Amino acid sequence: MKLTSKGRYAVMALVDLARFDNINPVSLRDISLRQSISLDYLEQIFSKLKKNEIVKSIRGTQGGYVLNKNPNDIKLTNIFHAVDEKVKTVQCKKESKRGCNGKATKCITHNLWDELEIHINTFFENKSLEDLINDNKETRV
Amino acid sequence: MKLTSKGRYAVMALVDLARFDNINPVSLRDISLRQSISLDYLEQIFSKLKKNEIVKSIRGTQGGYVLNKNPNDIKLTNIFHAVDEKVKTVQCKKESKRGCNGKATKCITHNLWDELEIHINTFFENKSLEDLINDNKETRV
DNA sequence: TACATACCTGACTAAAATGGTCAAGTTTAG
DNA sequence: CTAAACTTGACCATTTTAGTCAGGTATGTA
Ligand code: FES
Ligand code: FES
Repeated sequence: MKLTSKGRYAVMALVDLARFDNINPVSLRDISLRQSISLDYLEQIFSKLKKNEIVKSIRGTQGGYVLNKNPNDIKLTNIFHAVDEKVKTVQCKKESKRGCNGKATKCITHNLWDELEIHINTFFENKSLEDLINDNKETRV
Repeated sequence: MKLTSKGRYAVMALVDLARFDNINPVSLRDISLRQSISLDYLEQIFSKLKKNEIVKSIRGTQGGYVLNKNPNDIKLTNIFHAVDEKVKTVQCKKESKRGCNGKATKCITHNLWDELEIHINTFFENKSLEDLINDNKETRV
């Protein structure tokens, strides 16, 4: 079970963005340099964040990205969903009545994995970008 | 973030084993058939479970595997650890002072991922094989 | 108006991880 | 003696990951 770098970078970049987003848009170039993330890769990520209305883009010189919502309204769930970082613990299709083994009933561990998925998602739902910014302020003063 | 089938199968197989482990050892062949898991793959998995003293093996005809501990003392953590299904959310080496970005300090999201890792591991530490057997009895009567 | 900056898009790919299979044993009950 | 079942290690196809590359397009500023 591991986190992919797409999800990790998305959150990193947004925390960085939120910290510097005062008046001016923040360019991916700056984020790239500060956080050591490939610029090309960041572009892919922000394209998705934009589609999901988490950020707004401003083109041209002095352009960049700005948050599209209040940091308190951006939960980790939203970010992960935007970049397709999904938590997948069950193997079967959830809608289906069939199990992961092809049988007509769910497998003997299905409920367990389902519980786990909920457990993890709860964490993501309760954590907002604002929380992260604050945590970060504390540790750096 | 997804669960690999090694971890999933390990737990599945152990629940199956625990349910049928009365007097006689349970053969992998039976587990394979009941749970639709490749026999060859199960062998790899049980080899690891054995090394970690979660099961005991009995060779020869009528042989098979038996639990090596009380189901209540086998936590998901133990099972996952045995088959190398590890939760990895931070990117950096934990012991090191350096961050995942190569810089001298931890990255701005390090604490978050660390929290997440603890959150998930807590789930695994609190869930025992016995819990799973009971859950399963309930749903099947 | 030129031009540099920065967003935008899609194709491509090397490397790693995953989810197994295959082959050749050894042990032991009956 | 033989079949059932564990044991070990090598091997491999496919998928996923984590990017790179090569073009574009929009726009503020000089
Ligand atoms: S995970 Fe849903 S049936 Fe096995
Ligand atoms: S995850 Fe530990 S420093 Fe980034």
